[in-house]
Amino acid sequence: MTDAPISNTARLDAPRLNRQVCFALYSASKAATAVYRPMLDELGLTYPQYLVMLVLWEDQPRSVRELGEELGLDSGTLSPLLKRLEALGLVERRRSAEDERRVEVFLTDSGAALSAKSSAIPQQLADAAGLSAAELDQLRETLGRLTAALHSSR
Amino acid sequence: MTDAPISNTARLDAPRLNRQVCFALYSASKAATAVYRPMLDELGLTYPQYLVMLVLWEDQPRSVRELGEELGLDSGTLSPLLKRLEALGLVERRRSAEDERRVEVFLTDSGAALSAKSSAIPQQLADAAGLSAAELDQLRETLGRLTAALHSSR
DNA sequence: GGCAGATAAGTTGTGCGCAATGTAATTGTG
DNA sequence: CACAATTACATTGCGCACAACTTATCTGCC
Repeated sequence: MTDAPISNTARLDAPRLNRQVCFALYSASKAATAVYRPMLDELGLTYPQYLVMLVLWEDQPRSVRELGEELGLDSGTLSPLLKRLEALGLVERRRSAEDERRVEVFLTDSGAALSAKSSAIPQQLADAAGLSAAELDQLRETLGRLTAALHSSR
Repeated sequence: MTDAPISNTARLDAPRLNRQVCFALYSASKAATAVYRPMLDELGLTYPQYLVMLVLWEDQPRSVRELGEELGLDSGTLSPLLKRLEALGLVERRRSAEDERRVEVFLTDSGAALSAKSSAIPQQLADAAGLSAAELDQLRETLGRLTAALHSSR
């Protein structure tokens, strides 16, 4: 397979096609967060803050490092974001006793309760997307492979 | 098909699925710009600046409004971005004579010449994506429909 | 035990991305 | 013609996103 004259990565008009795909990715991502925005406004959250809350709603507490690994964000992004979530009274940060380098992020009662108020959002997004469940599933799968390939290329 | 008990937009575990798709979109978009970054660093450009240059390389001059419509960006983003491109000596901004509200963005010789230095980037991206041309094409098409649906839902 | 290197967070600086606002020019309408 | 509404662009403010750097803690190795 490695000696095929045309590789199985795109060769045919790759520049234009690829440029369109990357721009389509960039546009779709912006469009999705734009649809989230008015819904998240009612919770007082931004989209990245919502992502952090989703992780914490699943399992809690989480260290800053764990949050960063789940979401692909570094401490330069997470530290001020978590400080804002703490100022909103949704989370608490405490130094770990076992490892004083670590900071554990806990949900407050208010933070845990916010989960219920957010429950309608995913369905609203799915409706706005206008794709079938099968298409969404395939899109997710393709994007996953794309992201993995892009990461491994570095 | 429309009278099926399950609508053709996702119903089955829509929350989790949709959340995964939106996060996959967010992650893939970040991964793509991360792959662009070292290549664009050599041109002294960021990804949004590169997008503006791509538009100008196609046709020139363009007003700020036209650039904004092509890229889905407003003047709050474009004004400072164009100011930085101008500081780099890649573009010039001139008030239109016919309509003094408009600002036309022109490529400088240096800005036009940069196109050649960027010619290898799209192929490098296509290689890093690790998807076949057919998959890339289908991804672009699906993302296009998704973006359109998300925009029209507002 | 002591110290070099690794690890975890935080800080700083730059550049988007977007809402809200301001200013100037143009267009539409009576 | 006058003037209200619209349009084009710029500015301000806030929150990511990330590179680079700093500080504190821990681990491995001698």
